Amino acid sequence: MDWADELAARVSGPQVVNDSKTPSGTVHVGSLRGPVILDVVARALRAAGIPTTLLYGIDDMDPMDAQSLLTPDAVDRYMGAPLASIPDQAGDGHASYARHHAQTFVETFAGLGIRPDRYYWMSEIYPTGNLDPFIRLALDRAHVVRDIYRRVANVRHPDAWHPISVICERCGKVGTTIVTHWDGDRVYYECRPDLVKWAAGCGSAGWVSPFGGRAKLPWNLEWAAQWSLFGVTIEPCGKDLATAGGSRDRSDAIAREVFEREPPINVPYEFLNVGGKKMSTSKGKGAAAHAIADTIPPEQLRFLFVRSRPNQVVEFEPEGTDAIPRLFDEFDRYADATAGRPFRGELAAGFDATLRYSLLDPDADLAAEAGAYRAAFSHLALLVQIPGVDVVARIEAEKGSPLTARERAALDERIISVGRWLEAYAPDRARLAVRRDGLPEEAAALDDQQRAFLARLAQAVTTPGAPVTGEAWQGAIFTAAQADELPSGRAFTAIYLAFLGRSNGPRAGWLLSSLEPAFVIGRLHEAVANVPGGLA
RNA sequence: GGGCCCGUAGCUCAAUGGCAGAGCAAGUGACUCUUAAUCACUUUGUUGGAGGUUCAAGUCCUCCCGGGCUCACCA
Repeated sequence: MDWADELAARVSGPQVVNDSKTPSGTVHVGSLRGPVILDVVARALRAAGIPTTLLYGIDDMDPMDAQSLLTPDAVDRYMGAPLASIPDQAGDGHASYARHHAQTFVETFAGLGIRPDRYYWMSEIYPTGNLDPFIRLALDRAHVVRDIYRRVANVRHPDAWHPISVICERCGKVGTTIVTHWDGDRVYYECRPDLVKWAAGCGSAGWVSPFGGRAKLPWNLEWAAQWSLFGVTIEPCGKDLATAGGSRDRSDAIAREVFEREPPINVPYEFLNVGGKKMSTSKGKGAAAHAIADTIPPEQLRFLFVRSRPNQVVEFEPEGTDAIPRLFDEFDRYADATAGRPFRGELAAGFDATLRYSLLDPDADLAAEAGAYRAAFSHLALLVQIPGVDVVARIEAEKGSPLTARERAALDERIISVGRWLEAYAPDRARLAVRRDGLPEEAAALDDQQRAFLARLAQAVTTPGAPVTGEAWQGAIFTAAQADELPSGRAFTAIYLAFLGRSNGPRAGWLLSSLEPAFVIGRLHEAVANVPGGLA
């Protein structure tokens, strides 16, 4: 049983699983852990026969608070304005800044097999008036809210402060307004130039009704109001919010004391660390973060997150390591185990659930998916580097039967991953380079028997004309080795040393067939004749 | 300064309080057609440290060290 199943076993009755996000910037890999956990929780509940609704909110009434996300000419006008009312800075046709970025992550989620039953937009919820009862409660109990902030978070608001942000009637900003009076019908607000450091209000003031979309609840109240409005029973949150005295504590207290409802079950989760550090778009790891998502296919990315308990930091360092190949290998091992094939080592109980929750399609046939033929990542990494090899045909030959459409699609996906990995992350030892410039010094390690074998091979391929196919070359190698009674392993080592300067390599026949015969023969002779300098 | 999470083999991680284990990496060997594959075997530990509870502690308690995150004017 895996962690999500354990959670599902603890609850009864219909569940509403929720999360929400501010559409302020692009999504990086680390920030995908939350949505994956959210989705897996919902899948586990459903697998346990519990009626479950998965909701995802877009907090597009949140104020813009980062200048770097705006074009310079938009800063004065839009800092502090709701994201939903800022024009699309990318200028690619979206109705607003919020729509632009929300679309990015809706698409990203869909690509990861995360399809909430419903996305809700706060900019659409407020005008319906559905939040008005909560706005009224918050204003009536403003002293309770102030007390919670002081007690739980040690934040002291002025006595006149009320938990609502009016959208300024004149300048349209929401981050710059403060409400100081509430008469049970309207609120008195001021749009201050200096309320917050990051945005300047226009200075207007007045009495206005806070209902029907004219005002927004501060984040902690809005969160608790979402729980009440939608009947949320489970909501994971990142540990940045889950800390004591942090956002979640405040919202929990507000839910209980202001809206009089138990907060949902929390599933606090840790982050994804890259090289021991949290990923962040603002800390220079952003580009790398994006590239990682482009390199790892969705199912392996889900697997990365599903495999670990939420409270465990996921350490992942793809740069110059075999972390990515190993992720694939582990995935394949889980698949082997689930399919009932032999697999190395042992796996904790629940491995089949882990695999199931890693699949894109929640309704996929687990046995069929697990049983599908998958070429090992490192094997592919090798094949794609040999010129002239038909990788698909080669893999099909290794499988022994034609690939299914599903297997072919997975192979194509994996080949793309391999290419990106070799390009961006792979350690040098994974890259294949024929030493064109001359006999590698490592070839000094060749012994007499190996030199004799190379000589025989050179002779064999010259006499009737060089082999053309990889298979023919492979045959020639074995024949030559046999004639000298040289164990094939040492024969191959000899070839690798002569051409690659290393003791192992890809299938030698195919490697040699990708090179010009004249070069191959020349190099063979060199290796036989020359004992590179420096060694007595 | 407060809080939370974490610390187990070189790396990534397991172990209802009950003989510290896997994968990968490394090493040795096998292989006449998958040779960076496959197979067999092997090495690696003061479980961050010190106390305590217990017949028994990686696991529970206290303190310390280290790493990470977070809160104290935002969402």
